[in-house]
Amino acid sequence: MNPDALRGHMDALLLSVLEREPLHGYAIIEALQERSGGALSVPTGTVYPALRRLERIGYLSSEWATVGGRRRRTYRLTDAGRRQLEGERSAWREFTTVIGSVLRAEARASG
Amino acid sequence: MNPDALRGHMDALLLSVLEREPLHGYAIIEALQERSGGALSVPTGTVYPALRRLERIGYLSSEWATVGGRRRRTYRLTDAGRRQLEGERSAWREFTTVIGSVLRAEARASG
DNA sequence: AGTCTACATGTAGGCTGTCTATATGTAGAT
DNA sequence: ATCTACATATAGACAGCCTACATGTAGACT
Repeated sequence: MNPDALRGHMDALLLSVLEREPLHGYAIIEALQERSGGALSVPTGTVYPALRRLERIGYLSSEWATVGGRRRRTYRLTDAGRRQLEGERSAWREFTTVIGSVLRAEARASG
Repeated sequence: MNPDALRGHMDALLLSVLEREPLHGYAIIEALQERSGGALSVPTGTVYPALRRLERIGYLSSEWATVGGRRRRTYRLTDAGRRQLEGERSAWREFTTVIGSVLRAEARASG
């Protein structure tokens, strides 16, 4: 998966993965991998800064916990984050429609 | 359309628009707008450098023409460009499948 | 003559988000 | 001791899309 392709879609992925339940960074990375059938291996250097950014702009909140002697920062969707996720989903649909319409133009135009 | 979302997909758009016939930069911008139903307004500062980049790596070739007193640089797909376009199309399908599977995970999981 | 719009190409520099590489530390298995 | 898995974090590189600007022709309108 070309890293550049992820640009601008990372937020949607992270918010989506947090929709059902709060998760900490490491678990988010695993969840992304699972849900994508192994196709998404997002490095920690991408995820942790992105989570902090999303918290800073108010889509996520976080709190520390210690489980099995290890420190975790658990992120949770805020109300604004939930609304943003809806926006991200419709933006995604529009995006795929628009790009798809250009990429498939040739297949349609046969004359 | 969020500019960042286009990242890494610009090449596919440009190659796709040139599949049927050679076009010059300005016409490419118009073609993108038409085919996307008006949703894609790609600025010249994006398109012209991108076309040069694609020519540099061998996916496009170009030649100058003068039409109605105006200079045009007409771009055409090379064989490598045509192969690349096929690759871009399958990468696009994989991309939408992967991201879509993550974004739609919640809708599926109802229990 | 001057102004406006459409046509047409191009570059410099900014912005920003993703990545690589590195650092730090716990826990448990060998 | 060493390895792997778990867990978080930052610095700096990289790259591509964008804004803003520069340049020029053609034709319409005033």
